[in-house]
Amino acid sequence: MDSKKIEKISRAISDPSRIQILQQFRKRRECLYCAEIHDMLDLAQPSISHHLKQLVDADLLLPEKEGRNLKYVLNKPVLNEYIAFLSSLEG
Amino acid sequence: MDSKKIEKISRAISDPSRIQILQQFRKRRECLYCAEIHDMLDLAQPSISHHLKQLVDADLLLPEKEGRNLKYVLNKPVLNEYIAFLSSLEG
DNA sequence: TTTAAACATTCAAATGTTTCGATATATTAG
DNA sequence: CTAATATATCGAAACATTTGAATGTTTAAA
Repeated sequence: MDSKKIEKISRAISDPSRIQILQQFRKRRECLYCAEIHDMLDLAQPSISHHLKQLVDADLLLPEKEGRNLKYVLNKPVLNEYIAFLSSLEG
Repeated sequence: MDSKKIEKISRAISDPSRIQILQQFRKRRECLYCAEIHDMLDLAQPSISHHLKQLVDADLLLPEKEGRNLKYVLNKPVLNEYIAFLSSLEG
């Protein structure tokens, strides 16, 4: 994983709302629906759309269309690559 | 590790110069001198000072004064806590 | 086919970040 | 003590991010 991607992933995680979204994957290991995120974050819809875009663009979340709804799953391989990069710093 | 700290660490890592600084700890497992960072980053001295402050404030680097020089060591326990948080997302 | 629901995009305001010149502080050398 | 070196702080310019109102798009229901 190159520096540019490390930067993008880190930036994606560096926001309270986006951390809150990611934390949902601890409790529920299934997918997360856009509407559920709207319920749990006290933000306007365009803001939530923006935050989800950051996470998807960083490749941390994979979007799946389901009719007119959208659900997200955690991209574990990418998360693991990011973790591997961090571990590699320790020598 | 609480969300606020996750946010701060992520933000500290979300910059090309700061990633470059952190990557130095892969090659050399010893400490890193401020002057060495100045040599490797094509930035003015106040900018480097700023970036190092971000990393120290996020608790990723521990500063040690040595005369009029300053050296930094990687804060492995904090890095490991951050990694543990990320791992916990995978359920 | 009209209507409504779910999500995305655009735009602008507010706020935060990065960068560097100038300057300040601390430490060491002479 | 004075001069030089290493690092920090301040202030301002440039740039990026966050937020929501308004609006657009897509899909499903009636």
